[in-house]
Amino acid sequence: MGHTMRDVAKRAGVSPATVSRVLNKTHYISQETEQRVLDVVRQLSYFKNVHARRLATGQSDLFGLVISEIANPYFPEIIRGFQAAAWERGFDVLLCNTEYNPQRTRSVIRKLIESDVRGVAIMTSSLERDIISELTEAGVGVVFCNLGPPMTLVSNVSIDYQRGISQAIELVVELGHRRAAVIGGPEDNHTAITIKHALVAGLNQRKLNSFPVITSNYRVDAGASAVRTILSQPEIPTVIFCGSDLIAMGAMNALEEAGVEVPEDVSVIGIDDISFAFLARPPLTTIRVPRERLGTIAFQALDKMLKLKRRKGADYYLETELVVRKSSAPARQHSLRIAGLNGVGPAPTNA
Amino acid sequence: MGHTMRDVAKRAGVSPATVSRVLNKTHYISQETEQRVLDVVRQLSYFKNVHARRLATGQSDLFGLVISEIANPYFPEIIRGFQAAAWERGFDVLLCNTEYNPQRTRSVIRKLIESDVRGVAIMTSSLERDIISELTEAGVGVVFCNLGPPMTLVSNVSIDYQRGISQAIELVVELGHRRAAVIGGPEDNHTAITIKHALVAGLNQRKLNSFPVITSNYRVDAGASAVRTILSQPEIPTVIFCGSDLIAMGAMNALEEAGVEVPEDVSVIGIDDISFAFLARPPLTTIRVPRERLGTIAFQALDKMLKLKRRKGADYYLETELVVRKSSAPARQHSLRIAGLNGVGPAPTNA
DNA sequence: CTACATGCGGCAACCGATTGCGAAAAAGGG
DNA sequence: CCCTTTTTCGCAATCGGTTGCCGCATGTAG
Repeated sequence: MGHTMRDVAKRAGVSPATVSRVLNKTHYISQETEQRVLDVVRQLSYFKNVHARRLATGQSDLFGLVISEIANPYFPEIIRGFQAAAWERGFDVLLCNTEYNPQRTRSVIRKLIESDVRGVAIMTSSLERDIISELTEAGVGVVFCNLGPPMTLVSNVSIDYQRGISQAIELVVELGHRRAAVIGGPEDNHTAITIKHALVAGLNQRKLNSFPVITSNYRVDAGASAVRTILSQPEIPTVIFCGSDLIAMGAMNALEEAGVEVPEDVSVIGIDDISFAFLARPPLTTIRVPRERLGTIAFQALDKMLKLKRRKGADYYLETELVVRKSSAPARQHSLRIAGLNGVGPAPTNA
Repeated sequence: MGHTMRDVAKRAGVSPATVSRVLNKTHYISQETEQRVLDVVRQLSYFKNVHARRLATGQSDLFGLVISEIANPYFPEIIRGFQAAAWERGFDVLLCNTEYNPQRTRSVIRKLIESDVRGVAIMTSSLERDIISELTEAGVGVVFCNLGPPMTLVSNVSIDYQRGISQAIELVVELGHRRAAVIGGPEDNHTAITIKHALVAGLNQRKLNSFPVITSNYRVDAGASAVRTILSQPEIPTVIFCGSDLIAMGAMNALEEAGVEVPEDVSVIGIDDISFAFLARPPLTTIRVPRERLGTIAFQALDKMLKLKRRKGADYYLETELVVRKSSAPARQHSLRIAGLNGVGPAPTNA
């Protein structure tokens, strides 16, 4: 189909080597020849074959980006940041989703290695340790989010949830809340656990004796069912901290269905600040994590590390901050009677 | 880094050719030899070099998927459908976003060609005609959404908005609405124009004398500003059709801010049924387009077409359907007085 | 026992670009 | 005008698989 470098060379009356050198600017070439080659390239609308290039140089210009699920609104900004940074430097990115499936994660990683990527950013927080070594042994750089310390060929960017969480708790205290509940993310997720710990620690410190933490997954319906569990209990919190905005939105929905008003009856606070958080009704008060920047940093971390002789990984930090919107308000003074709760019925007690 | 096929061959006491044949099952090989080779492959944890493979066979196992913007909730499901279908058949996909920039679109396509993709699905509706030929001339298959008729190497999957729109209009008529407004998508977008035409045609047919169509882009704030324009007019519609769910959500937000209640005062109907439509408050009545299926079909179209001798493209159809939720309700009987509209002030008349 | 089909597997020529080495041409010096 | 230096460019090997063609070995038939 496409023309080859030899075609160009012949038509321009030079050798293939010269064409290569012109295209890569890797050698002294006279102005005149260069122009001639460039003209022919344009005439033939010649594209160089990246696969052949890779084979010859032993370097691909690919990076991998592993996420959980494309439909999860947590990821798009990360992707965008990563991709933008990569493209800017002339690299392409292979996007892979694990669908929360370890099996699939493994095969995805394998595919990435086969593709000879230079590095991969793993933005899912649930993954098994030995996968890393498979990557590093193949010489590809790795960057994680909120995982262990950096080492050779692996960097880490940690999100400091502490700050945002502190701000949120302070806000809640100022608003006079006394009883807080926590709906956390899945237990197999490092980040979710980190957040949960920070949350309960902060809550305890401020004596907001919290209810038992409810664990959920990252789907909206999980937030809803968690809320039903909460409402079925004798005492009801005045504020609910959610492990993600998705959970929070599901929670708000369930709350409304049960006739509980947000924020008048109970405040809801999320984490992430996904793009829909401000479109929620009421607009969601949440802890923003700078996701686009996370993507950018992840790429830069890889790029930088791979340029190093010793390929020593580094650690990067990202701050979070509280974004106050309408889902948080002063605590209700009088105990809440739940209209129509009996209509909803007690939630089934699930383990 | 990784081992080569020759390493495997040597260690297994066979020729590289044999290794290749074992791995590709392309030739009779004795059970015994096959097993021996496979064992060595495992021992060395050998990965075959896809770039070399591509070079030798002249075939990559890549497909391209071009979208506008990863953060736009319209696309994730398409991506998922496409990727799933591709992976199932052992192909990888290169995801590219144009960021609504023609310049960038062009360079993205070029990159795809350079990568030797077998085919690309172009899911953005704004694009210039000559880009297609660039693709087909390079021998890569193309599939569009809602563009021209199929031809050699280019297929098309058209979304039949008609059905969903008819259902929506019927609903609105039954609910007693008389005055409808339309906030359409951007003018440079084929799909947006198609939708707009179908909408006004249907509206006129039912004598829902509609207001002048307002054109917006696909961002939420566009919906909001369009609503302000609508509210600044002497007469106010009882139902607003929006060119996308994003616009609809922006519109609902602006409506609420202006003290207009949805659906009591005005109904709002969107298009797409993005995942957040049902989390909106009120949950959005919208016309669902089967996006995951769109992605799947797009891939299958490519795959099928490329297997054909004549590489003749085909046409595929996808139905839409109305999803009734809470943002639509019976029309208000009495004319609406807008509380605090003066506070909002008349919208600036923009051309 | 010779002749021929069949099963297995090796040889070597690619695929298209890169690059070390060296040569031809142009420029500079004596 | 000859010799050295510099500029400019070509030769050919190489990257790692793939595959057409051929040869050897064993099996089967005449």
